[in-house]
Amino acid sequence: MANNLAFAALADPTRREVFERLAAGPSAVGELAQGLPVSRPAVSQHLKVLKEAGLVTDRPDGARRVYQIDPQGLGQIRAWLDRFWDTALDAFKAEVERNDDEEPKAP
Amino acid sequence: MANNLAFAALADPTRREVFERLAAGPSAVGELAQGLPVSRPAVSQHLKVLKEAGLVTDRPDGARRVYQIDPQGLGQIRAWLDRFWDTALDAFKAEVERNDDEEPKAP
DNA sequence: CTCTAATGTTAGCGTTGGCTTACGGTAAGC
DNA sequence: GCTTACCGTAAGCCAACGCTAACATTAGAG
Repeated sequence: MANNLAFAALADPTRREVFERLAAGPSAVGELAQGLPVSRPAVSQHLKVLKEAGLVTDRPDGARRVYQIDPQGLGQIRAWLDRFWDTALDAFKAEVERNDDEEPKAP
Repeated sequence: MANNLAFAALADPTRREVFERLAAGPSAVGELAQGLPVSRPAVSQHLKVLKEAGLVTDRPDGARRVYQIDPQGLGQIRAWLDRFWDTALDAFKAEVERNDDEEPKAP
């Protein structure tokens, strides 16, 4: 459902980099852009996407604007992944066992 | 690192749909394309991307070609997520507590 | 009130990405 | 050998994306 936005947001390397830096602690736009190879408006746009995906939250701090991690978005991806981890692994193991039965070390 | 490919692969909705169908069990290209709103070559290209991302494996079966889930790719994403889950959540909680200290229900 | 710093927003450009159509290749059946 | 079924690949089209540059906006210092 909405995890669509979260996955799409985390697909871009630059955006993941921004997200990883925010994971270390809250930060403003200028601070983030200073350590990245892209311009400040680019970081602002990335933050907008991350915000719409429920991955970050923003809060005004004077003339600045501080962004920080929002666990909600990560939770959605984690839920999707956990729901799959079992079924996918079961199907995988079942297939491996099925092949072991069909090819039981024929001499 | 390589989880870049996995995230990019899972970003596309159609590709996630293909992946989810494969999670239910192995399948061939034609079978997958039959239940999807895109053509068969499109599914083939999606499977190529999923394969390069370490999310699926293919195995020839006569004239057909059967694809199935490869837990490796999911494991990479899961590892990335788990590594973040703690730090991100810690930073988030620390910030929440810090705000609680600064705004302790001032009358 | 003016000036400055920090940010969001828009327009435009170049690139990437997904899709279809058409083609080439391989495995089984007649 | 010929035909049929199934699949991968190449070429091309069009929408979406990421980026920069320029402008608009707001908050605080003087």
